[in-house]
Amino acid sequence: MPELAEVAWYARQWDAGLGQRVVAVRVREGARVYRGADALVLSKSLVGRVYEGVALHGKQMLFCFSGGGWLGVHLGMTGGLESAGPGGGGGRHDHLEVVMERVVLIFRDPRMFGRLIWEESEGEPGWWRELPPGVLTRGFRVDCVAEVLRRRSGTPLKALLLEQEFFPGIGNWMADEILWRLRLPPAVPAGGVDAGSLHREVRAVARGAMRTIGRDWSDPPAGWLFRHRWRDGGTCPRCGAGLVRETLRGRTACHCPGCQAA
DNA sequence: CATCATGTTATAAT
DNA sequence: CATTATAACATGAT
Repeated sequence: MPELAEVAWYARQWDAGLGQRVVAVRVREGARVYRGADALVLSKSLVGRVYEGVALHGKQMLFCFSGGGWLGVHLGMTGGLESAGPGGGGGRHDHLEVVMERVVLIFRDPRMFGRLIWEESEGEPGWWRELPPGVLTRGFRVDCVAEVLRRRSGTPLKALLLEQEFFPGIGNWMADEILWRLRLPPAVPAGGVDAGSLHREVRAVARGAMRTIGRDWSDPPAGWLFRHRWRDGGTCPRCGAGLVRETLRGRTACHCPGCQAA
């Protein structure tokens, strides 16, 4: 389920290994998550390094190890991170297990849409530095949002919100939540949307998710669409109308036909 | 057994 | 070239 806040929560799970040295590494060679990295090189190179910290950017994570070792992690659709006591890991879908001095850091991903990147360099990897401004940073500005809405005026707003190039970290449920707060249907053309409102709601939803899911995996505040959108039969927490689920651009979109009229 | 899934990307079609 | 649709990826949940 990893969107921005879920990613943040997962990253914190590896805090258990902060300051510890890598004793051994187990990798599932050939797993699809290694399509962007050499599993053997990673396993050999990581040993002996100290886990120093993690940086987050949208759905991307960058774990920093001593001596200029950078582990990039994307959780895809079903990826997750956890820490376990010594002897932990070994699960069917545990593709990377980093054995630290006192804990084992685990990356698991049943569907393997996630990916790992390993790079050794003095500074942060180039791909990391080229990421667009995060939606909760000062670089995410109203005029940039306005520019995107203008350039992509014909694109359905829902589809635009899912583009990581413009709204990094926003995923399917957050996009639906933002549209619901704006009282706009998913298919509304981006061109007619007010940039200021969109900018505000994107940040409000991201911040709210970080304060709940990102903090302790608790549900977002009562009254959010989040709690009602997952299955058929849900009702709008604002007006009580039955929620509609339909496919837009290959993804499920859930909206309230009452509040979010065309 | 059939359908669907909180993501991304390659390819085909328009 | 720009945009959109579709399939693919691999597995688990319903």
